[in-house]
This record gives sequence, C-alpha cells and structure tokens, in this order.
Amino acid sequence: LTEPQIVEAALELSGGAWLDDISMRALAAQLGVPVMTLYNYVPSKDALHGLVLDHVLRPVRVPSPDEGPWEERIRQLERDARQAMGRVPGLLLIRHGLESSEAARLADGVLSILAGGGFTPDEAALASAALYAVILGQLEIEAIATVTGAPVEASFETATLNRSREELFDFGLDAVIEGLKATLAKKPPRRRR
Amino acid sequence: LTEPQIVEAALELSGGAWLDDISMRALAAQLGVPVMTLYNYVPSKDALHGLVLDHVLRPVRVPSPDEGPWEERIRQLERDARQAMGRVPGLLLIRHGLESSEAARLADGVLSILAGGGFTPDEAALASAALYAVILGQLEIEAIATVTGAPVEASFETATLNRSREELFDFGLDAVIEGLKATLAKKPPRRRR
DNA sequence: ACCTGAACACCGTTCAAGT
DNA sequence: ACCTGAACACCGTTCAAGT
Repeated sequence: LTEPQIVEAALELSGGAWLDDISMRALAAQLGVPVMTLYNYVPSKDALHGLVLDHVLRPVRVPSPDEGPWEERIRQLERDARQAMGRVPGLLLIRHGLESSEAARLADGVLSILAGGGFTPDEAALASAALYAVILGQLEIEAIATVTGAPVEASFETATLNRSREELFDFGLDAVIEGLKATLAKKPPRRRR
Repeated sequence: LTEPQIVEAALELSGGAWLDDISMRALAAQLGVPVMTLYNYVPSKDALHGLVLDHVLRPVRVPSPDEGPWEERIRQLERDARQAMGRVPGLLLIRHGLESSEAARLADGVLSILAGGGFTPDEAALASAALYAVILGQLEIEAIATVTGAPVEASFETATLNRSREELFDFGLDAVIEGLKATLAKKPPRRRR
C-alpha cells in the first residue's frame, strides 16, 4: 500500500465529482484495508486532498523560454493545468492551492514567464493573480456542470449550450492575455542592459 | 422566527469563513431553537446555502443603459457583486450558482449589457462566462486568504502582499474588459436599423 | 515499529409522537 | 397544523491495545 495507490483510489472513487464527498471509510473499503490503516500513510483527509492536487498537477510542464513568445507559453501552461485539474473538478482547490508544492511551482513558472515577457515583478504578480482567477473560475464553472449534470452555464441560455469547455476557457484566457498585452503596450519599450 | 432571521444568523455564525462549516445544530443553538425547528423553514442545509447566496446578491443592482458605456456598467456590476459576496467568501457558490435566482438575474444583466454594447448573443455568452470566471476565481483567492489567514496569494511572493483585494480584482477585471473590447474592435462597427 | 478495533464526538435528516 | 425528541445512519479522528 503506497501513497500513489491511495491517491489513485481516491481519484477513481470520486469519479470526477466532488472529491470531498468520498469518505475515508469508503476509500479504505475501495483499497480493501481497515479505515485506520490509511492514517499510516496520510495524516488527515485534508492532507489527502493536497496529495491529490499535487498528483494531478505534477505532469504539467512550465514551458521553457525557447518555446515561443510569452503569450504562447502562458497559454500552453494554463491549458495544460486546466486539463489536468479537469480530472477532479470538485477538488476544492480553494482550500489547498496554497499548500500544494506543485501549485506553487506552476505559479512561479507563470511569474517567470511574465517577467521574461517584460512585466515588472509588481505587474507580473497582478497578472498572475488574474490568470489564476480565470483558471479557478473556469474550473468552478466546469465543476458545476460536471456535478449537477447541467450543461456548462445553463443560466447563460442556449448560446453556450453547444460550446466545449475548451472553447469557453480559451475565450476567457485569450481575453485576459489580450488585456495584459495592452497593459504592456502602454509602457515604453523595455530596455535591456 | 423568519427565513431572513435564519439567513442572518448563518452569516453571523460563519464569521466570513466557510459557510459550510457551521452545523444545523450550531445554527439552531444560535437562534435559541431546537434543531428540528429549522426544518420548518429550510428544507435542507444545502437549500440554506442557496438562500444565503440569494440574500447577499439581492442588493446588487444591474445598472441601467443610461449609466454610462457598457464597460463602465459591467465594471460597476461586477465590483458590487464581488463586494457583496465578499461577506461570505466560503459560500461555495460553486454548488449553488445555478440554483440562485439572484445569480441568474445578475447573469442576465451582464448578458443584456454586453448585447447593448455590440456583442452578438453568441459573443455575449462567451464574454459573460469569462467575466463569471474572473469573479469566481477572485472570490476563491480571497476565500483562501480569509480562511487560512494567509495574505492574498502568498505564493506570488511579496509583490502582492500589500495589495488590497480591490486592487487585485480591478486589475483582473480590467484585463478581461480590455480583451473583450479588443474583440469588439476587430469587428466591423455595428449598424443600427 | 507497525497496525487496527473500539470508542468518541460529532454530523444531517427521518420519523413518529406530541400539542 | 405546527412543532420537536429520539433515533438512524453516517462522519473524521483519537487512543489504547494488540502483534
């Protein structure tokens, strides 16, 4: 019985819905062990969520500087991250984003990409928060759809009905990136020293 | 004992943290009634969350067309909504955004503002989803900060440390709006008939 | 040392009995 | 009709006893 085994079992058991809804008892049953055995590998249910978050975020790469302009690298990273987290829409990353070392790695990646793109550290921080908000918000919208079985954003009438999640996400992401570019364009061109 | 009384008690008891963490038992104690009495007014704990969401969203106005250009009206509505929901960062609006008639009212308001701004229904739907994502994401970031006591976005290093939530939100919101305007600008100017 | 059963201190909600 | 106590079917986790 290993940690990855437990994480995988939790993922399978949640079936893409609210991770929080699976109980330690059900997880133990799935693995065929007594409940308390889990606590030899995981300190708490809360910590388990952190492990799951790390697990799904681990494969997401931070593109290196030679992989295109900063917009393209941001887009790639955010798309990958969204897709990875799409495995567990009800992850409640809310509560664990700050504890996850993988989430921190990606946040740092975004910051350095933005810095390389010409943003000051200050602007980069603001911009990365905006990008973070977009991905979190989109995941929430998807979580609603997955868990309730409703189409993506029913309240937005029929227009969104036939749109894929990718389309929705890309539109929002592109809008933010476009806005960030506009911010950059207003500044005098950066000087290299 | 009235429904608003129950909602207010829930708000007070949660103290701005995760609403889900308060128990029906604690809520009943706060109101000085037996637990089961609550069920004469609220069908379930889940429904209570919906009532709280409606309650905090009710005062948020949809600006009328004569209150400035569409960007300004969107900004005003979103700012108001963010502030209203800031009362209960841990509202888990995730689960109830679709059930709340007040959330639906605001979503419709955003759609009609965008339509008036020159977006096709299709574009307006995409744009409103993007705006929805931004506010949801920002609220999540704030919820993390409130509940964990950490500064807003600790992983973004010191740059964000001294920024108010309003600054963060406005930056993200402005970026999206800027991006949406760019989308509009690329189109031929709309014709009135 | 590692494992785990029983127990503790909770939950939300059903249901039947009270007035 | 309206109200509510007791009970049901769960929780996560502690803790002490097992090997």
